[in-house]
Amino acid sequence: MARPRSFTDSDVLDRAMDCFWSDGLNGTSVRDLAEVTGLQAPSLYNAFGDKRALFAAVLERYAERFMRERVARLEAMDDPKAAIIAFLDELIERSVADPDGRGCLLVNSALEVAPHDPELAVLIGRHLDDVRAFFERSLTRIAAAGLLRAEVTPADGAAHFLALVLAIRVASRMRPDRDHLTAMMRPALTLFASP
Amino acid sequence: MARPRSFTDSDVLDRAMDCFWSDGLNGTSVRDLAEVTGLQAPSLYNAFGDKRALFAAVLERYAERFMRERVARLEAMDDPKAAIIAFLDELIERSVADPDGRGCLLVNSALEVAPHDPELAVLIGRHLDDVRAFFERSLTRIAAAGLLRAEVTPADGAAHFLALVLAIRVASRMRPDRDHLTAMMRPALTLFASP
DNA sequence: GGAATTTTGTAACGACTGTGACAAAATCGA
DNA sequence: TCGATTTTGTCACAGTCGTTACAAAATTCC
Repeated sequence: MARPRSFTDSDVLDRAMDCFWSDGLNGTSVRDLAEVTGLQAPSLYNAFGDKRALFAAVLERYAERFMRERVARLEAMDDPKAAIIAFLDELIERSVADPDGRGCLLVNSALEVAPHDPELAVLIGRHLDDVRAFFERSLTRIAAAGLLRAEVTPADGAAHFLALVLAIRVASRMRPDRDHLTAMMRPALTLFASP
Repeated sequence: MARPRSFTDSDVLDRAMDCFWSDGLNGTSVRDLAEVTGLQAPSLYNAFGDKRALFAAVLERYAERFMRERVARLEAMDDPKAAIIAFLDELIERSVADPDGRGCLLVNSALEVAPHDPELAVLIGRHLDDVRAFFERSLTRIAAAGLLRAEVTPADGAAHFLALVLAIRVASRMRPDRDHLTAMMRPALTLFASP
């Protein structure tokens, strides 16, 4: 019927993700995207719309690959307390292992684009709230087992752990020091009651 | 000897701060700066060097006006625990009162420019470490009074509270909700031992 | 008042930005 | 093989970017 495309959407999104991830939305030009994807600008516009729409698609794919996957994998664990700790440990390991200090695309975008783009802000906020909800579900199970300190509600604890996620991602972009990142997180472990 | 300047450095820095604060380094053009300061580009270049140098000067002034001032004022309090709590409360109040959701210039810059500019990264990191040091001094005094939980060292607690500062500033840029920001902070109060 | 010196305003440079017009190329069904 | 349809590559648009050359204006010292 017509000429088929020479590329796969997911491949293009993954390549574009690299650019947006390290340089942000405004720091990445359409020509950068064309170079890294091997496509020309008109092909990108034909397939995804404009640059912002491509960015939104990349955000969605990022959340799927790096957030929902992790949440699903860790929530399948038997021990919700171990799941929370594993989440943060994994975050720190990723942060110190990232040579270019790219941090988290969602957190980066929360600062760069969310204040000037309410629509993308909602998108980003929803993905981050998924993480918060994971913490809340886990903490509810922990509280039910009597392993959460009584002064702390699961909702407050979840907001607190999400805050640590944001902070670790910010701090790691400036100084990816494992000791520092671990120290940030360590006091939060006292929220768990001794058995 | 020569023609005098028609402006004061500090005035120009304050005006430029507004731009960099809400739009970032890359989001602010030299023409924006010229418009908001009432100067022409050559005057800015003559007085401060290039755009990046002006940005660095603005960072320094911001740290002086909004960080060191607050640290000095709160550290003069008698009660170090109240000082820490007041710091966070003040942060939240500023965040929810900020209509444009500009957050903190230092935190914004930590994500935007630090990864691509090691020199500015050191500058920003130093200012943020001043805040961490304030927390550590306060927590040391609190620990000496026996009001810090034994499992937490002042160094860890300081990193933890700095993390909350970063997180509150990030979260507030996306959703300046007082309840949410307060919930993030509340569990950290359990680090203080009951008297 | 004249000379020296610094700050101004005007204008422009080359490079880059996101986006779209347009025609050539490639594939499918007939 | 032909026509229909979509993708592709080339090119260019109008605008903005950071920066600077250059000359006019303004001030102080002599």
